[in-house]
Amino acid sequence: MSRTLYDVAREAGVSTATVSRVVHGQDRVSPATRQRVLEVIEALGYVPDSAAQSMARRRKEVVGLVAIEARSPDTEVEQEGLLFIEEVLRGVESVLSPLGWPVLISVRRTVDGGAVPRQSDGQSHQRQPDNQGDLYQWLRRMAAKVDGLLIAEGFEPTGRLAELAARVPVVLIAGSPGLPQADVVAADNRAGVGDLISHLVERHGLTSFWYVDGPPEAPDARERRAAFDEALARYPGARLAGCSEGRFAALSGQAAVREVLAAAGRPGDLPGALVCANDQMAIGAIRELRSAGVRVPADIAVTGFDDVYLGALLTPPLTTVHQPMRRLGERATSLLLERIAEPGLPRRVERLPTRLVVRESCGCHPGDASPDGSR
Amino acid sequence: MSRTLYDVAREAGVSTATVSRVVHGQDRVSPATRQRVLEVIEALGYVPDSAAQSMARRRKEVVGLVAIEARSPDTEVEQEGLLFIEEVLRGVESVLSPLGWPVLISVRRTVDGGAVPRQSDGQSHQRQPDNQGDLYQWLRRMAAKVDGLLIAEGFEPTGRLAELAARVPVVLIAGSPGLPQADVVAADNRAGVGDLISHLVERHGLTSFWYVDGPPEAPDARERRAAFDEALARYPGARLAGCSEGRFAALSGQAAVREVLAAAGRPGDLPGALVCANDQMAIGAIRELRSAGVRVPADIAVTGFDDVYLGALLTPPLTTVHQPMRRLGERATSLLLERIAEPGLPRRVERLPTRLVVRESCGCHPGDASPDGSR
DNA sequence: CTGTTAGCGCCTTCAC
DNA sequence: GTGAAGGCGCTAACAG
Repeated sequence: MSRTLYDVAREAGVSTATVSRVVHGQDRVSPATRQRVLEVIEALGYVPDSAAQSMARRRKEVVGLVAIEARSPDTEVEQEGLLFIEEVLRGVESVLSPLGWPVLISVRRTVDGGAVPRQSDGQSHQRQPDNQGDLYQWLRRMAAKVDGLLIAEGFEPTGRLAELAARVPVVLIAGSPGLPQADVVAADNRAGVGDLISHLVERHGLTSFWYVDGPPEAPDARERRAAFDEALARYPGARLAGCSEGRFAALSGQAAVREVLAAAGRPGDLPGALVCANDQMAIGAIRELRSAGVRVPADIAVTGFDDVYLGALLTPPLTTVHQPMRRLGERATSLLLERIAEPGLPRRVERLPTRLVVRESCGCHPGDASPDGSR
Repeated sequence: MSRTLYDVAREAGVSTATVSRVVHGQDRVSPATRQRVLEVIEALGYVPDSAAQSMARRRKEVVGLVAIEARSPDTEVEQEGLLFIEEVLRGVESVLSPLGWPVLISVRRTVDGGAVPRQSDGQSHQRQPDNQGDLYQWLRRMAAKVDGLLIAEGFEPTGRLAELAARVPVVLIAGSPGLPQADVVAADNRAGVGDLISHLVERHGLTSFWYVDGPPEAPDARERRAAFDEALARYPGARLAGCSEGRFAALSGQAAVREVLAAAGRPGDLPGALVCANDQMAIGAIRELRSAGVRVPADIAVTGFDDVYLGALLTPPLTTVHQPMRRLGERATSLLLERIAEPGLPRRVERLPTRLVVRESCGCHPGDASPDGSR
């Protein structure tokens, strides 16, 4: 079946060392020998076994990308738009592909609203499929297969993560800079949310806000929430009408709207704006509001965060904060490669700028003048 | 740094075999021993090295997904929608993730309009980055890292591919069933195109068609083209006004439109319909037509193939043929797993049904009665 | 139940 | 310029 270095060596009448040299284009081989070996390689269709290579040379030339994603299994908005992780993957791929390094990817999906299932104590029945196992176990197994790990979405900087980061180069994407061992690349959530709130207050005179939060485990969600509170505090007239805890999925947006509607006795009591921690939830919210007969933005403004492509196509088009997801992937990958090459590097944190994208769901009109809501 | 089986064995005062047994949850270990070993494992933070495991047990528990994709690098429609390969990946992931198997993915992007770069003879400078190397070399290297390979888009069944398929389980996604060694999962292109043409002719009385073809290397493109010719032949009044060779990217659609416009002296001479081999090109075409002041569908009908989500959001919404991309990925992965488990399996070819999706770019109106164009 | 012992396929000094 | 030989870390018989 699959040919080995030995087969080639024997066939070419040389030693395995020589074949190895030829395979790696090294110098000290006579042209004649090289030629002969190459012919045999071609004839036999020899391809070095990557596992053996990794083992002998102690590296795998593969980076891993893992993510936890909350999306509803089917019939959902999240099926349709281009989401966070896909965009990040594109960025990752674009820097790896010129090197010929593939990406090992594994995504854990959680059902909207549910938490990641855990085992009380993972050890029995180890033959069970991995999804039954512990989250951290899954991470470790991924880590064991790669030279470095990109971790996106939904991880908090626990001690276990730190432990992992101590063993293998790790870069957190959109994570919070909590670990001393792991680099971080994230969007500037604070500035983004700040710009957004400024816009809503200063431009639209809104004062009553309902916040739709992301899952508490997501550092991104926490940062945005904190930035929101902080921004609100800057405006004495502004107040928090209420808030819902979502899970970054469209369904959460819909659920939040039901809460909002229930909280407001009469339609007139609606908060001025529904500020969602990401676009998916905003999309779900708009959908739900419309089907409840509430007009957006006339009755209530709705905003998102991320700037998923789909948002521009909604009715009304979604006002949101642009996050450079593609670039997050690119930068994270670059940092990871650097760290793989030089593990001793000091920890780095990179904040990528966000940009307020004013469309219509906040109450602006297409023709409005400069949407300058930046500070 | 990273602990080995030996470290654990020594520390626990047992043999490596015992540790291995514990790690794999095997039976013949006394509870006491097991307990002790587990404690040591935990204390040392031991994680088995995957390369060593793959090597010893002769399998990697990873499947690969490779694709060649034609898309323009930036500022393009293809950045925005959820495209073929992303959808396929979701399907793949969804069947692998319960098993805990990750996916190794590598995509070769080609610039729109350009062919895949090749080397006359790949052997010098082996240290060069992979993207300089030969396409087939890239495939082989991917194959060396996985237990089985999913190959999507843009590959024709050459002898070299056959050679590869003989060494490692391969499933072709949306490929043509040309190889005796590789399974194939593909959409029923023939029926899809047939339905579409029937609709255009019977419902809209169109008789003059311009076809925008995909790249000749893509089996999918060839099948659709053949089906198109065949369908046209069924209608005596219908004729081919012209055709363009595209590369499945939006830019190709735009280019095709310029050809069409040039070919038609006056606006009145436009063909009745522009039938595109995929949605991306149709999207590019519609965009270009609009900017040229040609009305779709009033002046010319435009259709696509795939049913990318973005198509529904266009103005006008795109009439197209739905291809179950997600399911293609799922089915392909299932077949691959089966073949990995049992390499001797006979070759299988699966055709997944397509569905005509009638929207407005063909000339139908939202309120139109049953869009039944099926045969 | 537990330990011993060969490899798995390749890389890499170290001699020649 | 080329070869010999010892691992890399783990698994899987085969003995006890």
